[in-house]
Amino acid sequence: MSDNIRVRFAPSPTGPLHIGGVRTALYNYLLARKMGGTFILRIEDTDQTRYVAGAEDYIKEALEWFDITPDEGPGYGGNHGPYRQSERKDLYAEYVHKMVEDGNAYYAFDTPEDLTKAREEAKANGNHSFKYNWEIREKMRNSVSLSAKETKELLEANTPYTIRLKIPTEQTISFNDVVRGEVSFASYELDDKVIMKGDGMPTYHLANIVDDHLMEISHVIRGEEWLSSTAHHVLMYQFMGWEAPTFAHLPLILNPAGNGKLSKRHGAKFGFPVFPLEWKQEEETYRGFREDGFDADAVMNFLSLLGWSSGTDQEKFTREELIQAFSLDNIVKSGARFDIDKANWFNQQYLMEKPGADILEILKGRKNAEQLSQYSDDYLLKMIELMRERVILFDDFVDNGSFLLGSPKEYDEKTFKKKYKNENAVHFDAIKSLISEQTDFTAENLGNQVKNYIKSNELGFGAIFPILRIILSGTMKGPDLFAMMELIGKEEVLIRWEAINTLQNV
RNA sequence: GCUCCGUUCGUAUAAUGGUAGUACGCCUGAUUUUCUCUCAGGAAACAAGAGUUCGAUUCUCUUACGGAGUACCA
Repeated sequence: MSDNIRVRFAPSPTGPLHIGGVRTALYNYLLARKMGGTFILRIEDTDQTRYVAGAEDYIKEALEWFDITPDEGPGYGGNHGPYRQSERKDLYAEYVHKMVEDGNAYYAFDTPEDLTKAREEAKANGNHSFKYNWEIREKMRNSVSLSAKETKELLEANTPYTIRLKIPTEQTISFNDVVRGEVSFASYELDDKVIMKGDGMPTYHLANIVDDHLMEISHVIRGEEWLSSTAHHVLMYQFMGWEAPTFAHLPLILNPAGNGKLSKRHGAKFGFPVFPLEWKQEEETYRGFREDGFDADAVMNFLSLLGWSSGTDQEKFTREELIQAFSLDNIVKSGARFDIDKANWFNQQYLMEKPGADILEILKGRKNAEQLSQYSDDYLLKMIELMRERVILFDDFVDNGSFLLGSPKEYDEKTFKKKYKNENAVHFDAIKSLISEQTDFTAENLGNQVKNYIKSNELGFGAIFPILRIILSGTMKGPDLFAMMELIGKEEVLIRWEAINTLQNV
């Protein structure tokens, strides 16, 4: 095998890129980076009836969000193009015809109606699995069952046809999958797959092997749903006399219940995104990790561990660490369930460590941007430091810290009632005066002053602090009391102090 | 139905021919004025059976269960 590592991510632009697809792309990217190879994006758009506008752009935007931008691909350059299969249409004919000439493929003139009928007949006879294969080949209308003369006439009359692979009757087809070891299929179990459609476009199977060969792909890393058809692909490599790439079939990402592939349906059902970016069409909108407030690096780290492990106890990986640690050998065989709790935890961890300036920049591009624009960067950076250990998602900075961007909208009246004692009214007035006198308005000084007051008046912290917290933030959750005071400033503290009077009367 | 693949705490996973670690989640405690974060501790798993072996979670087989594929879709 060539030691020039070239891998490809080959999605079909039929809709938004699924998070499982992102993981496939990620593993391809990681192997390429680790081995000093090339990461290629190829758009598999041979089915023109399933083309969805915007899907290709979505795919690229998603990869770029994760910063796993392809080295080659449509719009990315590279000298193995074009990288859209629809633009390679003419390339495939040569190879199909070679297979036909060699007797490894044949013309099939069956109409879709003929096939439907054949399937129904088989079903009526109790045969659940109609297969267009060696058993039935002779009974259908194709260049195997028909004479050369008949075939020629049909072709000359422009009769619509497909080209099917002629699977040998008795041959064991086996290949070595990096993840699963040796996998083998008996050829008589395989069907004569269509490799060239009636519209002259190749099917996935043909386009896939031709392009992988022409693009000099060394490793095919794809989802397990392709394992079954790999035998067909291996056979085609044999027919063409080409060396097959190394295969690695990734375990599927399962829904949280574990009974099936994760799908867009599950996102709605379990209440989390299954797509990297939001996808909006006329009638459907799907949530995205980005819009939900996830950090791209956190999601990437989370995804990397869904079906792969470094073999060590390490969980948090920087991109560089991931590249260094990654190996096809450590890919897990069994399907992995999607666990949003773990994703949340990763995000929380990443947000705690992310530079404040980076967070601020992202926040300025999100839903609360306008509210933030009323404050200085200096102020917002301090707010971020106060909130960062208390958030999971980006928007939590503002959603959970709104009291740092204006007076509380509502108050925890229940706790106020429980903690407020009339006999302490005099002390709250005194503490207010004390605070208003301070010129050194730092958390440290304010804390010292108030604590000294409480001690010298033999009061409990529990009688005072909860009340101050509620009038300042409205809630019992939040950052250090005096750090909050320092941030919002003396004037604002004194304004909010008024709540102490209104809350008493609720 | 048929073919292929899989099966370690609830979840993600590690290791090992001599009974199992880590992380998330959960519970308890410490810290904190509170919520977090952090720290300490705890409960929790080798699908079942047979075989090989002194001994199997680890190797083999069978069963069960789960998943994928089974289109002129990818």
